[in-house]
Amino acid sequence: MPIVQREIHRFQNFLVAQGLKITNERTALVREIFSTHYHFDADELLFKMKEKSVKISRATIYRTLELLVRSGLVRRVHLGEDHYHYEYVSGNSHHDHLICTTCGSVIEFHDPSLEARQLEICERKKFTPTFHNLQILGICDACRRKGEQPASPDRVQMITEDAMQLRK
Amino acid sequence: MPIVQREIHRFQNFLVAQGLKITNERTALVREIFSTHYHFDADELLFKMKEKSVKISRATIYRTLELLVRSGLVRRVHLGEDHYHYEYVSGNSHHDHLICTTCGSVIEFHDPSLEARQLEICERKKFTPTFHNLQILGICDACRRKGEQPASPDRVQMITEDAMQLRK
DNA sequence: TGGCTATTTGAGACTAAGTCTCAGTTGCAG
DNA sequence: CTGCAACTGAGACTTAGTCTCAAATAGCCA
Ligand SMILES: [Mn+2]
Ligand SMILES: [Mn+2]
Ligand SMILES: [Zn+2]
Ligand SMILES: [Zn+2]
Repeated sequence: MPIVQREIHRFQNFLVAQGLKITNERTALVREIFSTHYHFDADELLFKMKEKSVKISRATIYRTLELLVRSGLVRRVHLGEDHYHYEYVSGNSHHDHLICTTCGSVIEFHDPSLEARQLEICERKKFTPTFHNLQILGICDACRRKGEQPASPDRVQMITEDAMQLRK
Repeated sequence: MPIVQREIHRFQNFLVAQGLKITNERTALVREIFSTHYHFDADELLFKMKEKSVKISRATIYRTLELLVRSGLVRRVHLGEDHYHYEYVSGNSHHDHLICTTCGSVIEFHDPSLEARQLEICERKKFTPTFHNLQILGICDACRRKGEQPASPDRVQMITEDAMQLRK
């Protein structure tokens, strides 16, 4: 069975287990999300569905994203912009993000020793962590070679948004 | 000279250096910010100034906060809520945050070996970091003793907001 | 000590992202 | 099939923040 189908099934199992219904809208959305899996935001999703002439309202997009997050199949993340992004997380693999403030590109990484160190800090502070959120902003290799200079932190947000616009 | 006065001077130097003006509104705001220094948001600041019957508009609050961030005296941070928080950073001391999803309390920490590990990761990915943002969400010691259970990640945002409301 | 002018301010319109409401529709258990 | 709880879409609403523009003011210069 192709991966997309399997993940759709997982989501449907979740729905049934919660006493929720399997609707055409939900299935169309998760098919889209699981097939293109990368970082996206609600507006992009709305737009893509419109492109494919699948009629789905903004309210349903947001409501389904919430369900997907609850089901554990999708994660909601900050990527240095003023709105949330979402990402399909196959097999629970946690990772954090390097975000280029010039071109908007996102590099994923997972570093067990970084995670371990975080746990040590929590232990020292008698804090029981549930999850965390780490973004490192800066300049990617490609942009650095092109001679881009690091932005000062205050300008980063603005620039990142410009970069994201450009990518579209 | 008291610390507050010295920091006010620093900000005023910044203004003059940038060809900007030292106004009553700006001085009143930075006095407030530098004297109570902890995490706050724009609305809290607006409210505090109203309490003290210092008339300052929302626009000016946001505009002055932007200047403070540009000057390096104040940092804008995410604390797991849907809006920004700000904090007065005396002497450039970088730190990250542990945030209790039950009571909303914030624990600051600085860990050189964690920072070093982040730099190693960037190096490996040929990424030139400018700054980063790390929040660890979970349960603080006090709340854990009271028998609070960790929230599932999806509920954390909502709960954190409730906790923040309660604190006010 | 004014006067001049670029900068700043405040009121409120506007925007972006997301939530909520409610009337009409649909999935699905019995 | 039928009934009804769950769901959807349209659009009103909210929140956080930005923008506009006319009136006010800081501070340079005579
Ligand atoms: Mn990712
Ligand atoms: Mn802090
Ligand atoms: Zn780049
Ligand atoms: Zn707590």
